[in-house]
Amino acid sequence: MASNAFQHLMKSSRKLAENNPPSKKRIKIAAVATSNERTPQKHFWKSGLTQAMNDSENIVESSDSLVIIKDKYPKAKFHYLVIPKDIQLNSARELTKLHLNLLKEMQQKSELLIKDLLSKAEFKIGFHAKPSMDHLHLHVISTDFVSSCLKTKKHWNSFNTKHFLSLSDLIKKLEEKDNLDDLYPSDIDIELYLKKALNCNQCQFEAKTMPSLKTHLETHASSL
DNA sequence: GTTCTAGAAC
DNA sequence: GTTCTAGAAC
Repeated sequence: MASNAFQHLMKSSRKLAENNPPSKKRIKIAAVATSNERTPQKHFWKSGLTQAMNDSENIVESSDSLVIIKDKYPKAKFHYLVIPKDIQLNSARELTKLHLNLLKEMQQKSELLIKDLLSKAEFKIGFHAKPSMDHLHLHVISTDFVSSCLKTKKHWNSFNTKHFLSLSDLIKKLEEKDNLDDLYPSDIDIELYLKKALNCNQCQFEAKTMPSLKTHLETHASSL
C-alpha cells in the first residue's frame, strides 16, 4: 500500500515536470524568438571566443600581439588558448610563410606559459584542423584529458588524431614552403578522423564508449 | 562551441 | 530498464 502511494506520488510529480519545463529552457526559447524577429543569427555562438578574449575574467596574460585565456570548457586538467589579437583568420588552413614570425611568438609564449607545469603534466600545442569557433586560436592542453567537459567522441578525436595539427609541424612546413596545402587534411579526411575509434593516447587500449575511455584515462592520471 | 533529448544500443 | 550517442537548435 505504502509503495503504491509512493509510486502514485512519483507519477504525478513526473507529470508536473512535463507540464512545467525548466525555466532555463523557457528563457532560451524566449531569447531565440526575440533574436529571430530582428537579427536571425544561426551561428551566434561562433563569436564566443572574440568575446572571451576581451573579458578580463578569462585572461591569463596579454601582450600587444597575443592574449592567453583559459578554455571555458577545458578538455584536460590544463587547457589554454593562445590567441593573436590582430588577425582575421578563422582557421590555421590559411596560414602562410608570412605568419611565421607570429607563429614563433605564439610558440615561445606557450612554452613560457607551461614551463612551471612541466613537472606535473605533458602538453600538446597545436591547432584544430577544423575549429568550431571563429578567430584563430592555438590550443595548449595537457595530455591527461581528465575533465568533466570532455564528453564526446568528437572532443577526443579533435585532439588525438591528425585533426590536431601540432604547431611545431606547421612551423617546420612553413619554413620550407609558402603555405600548408600539402600538410592540411581534406574535409573528407577530417570527418573520418573525428569518427575514429576511441584509442587511448597513453597505451594500446581501445574504448568502446566515451564513459569507459574517461574511466580509463583516470587510471593513467592517478598512477602518476 | 554547448545543451537537450529521442531513440539506438546494450 | 538504463546507458549512451548523435542530431537539431531558424
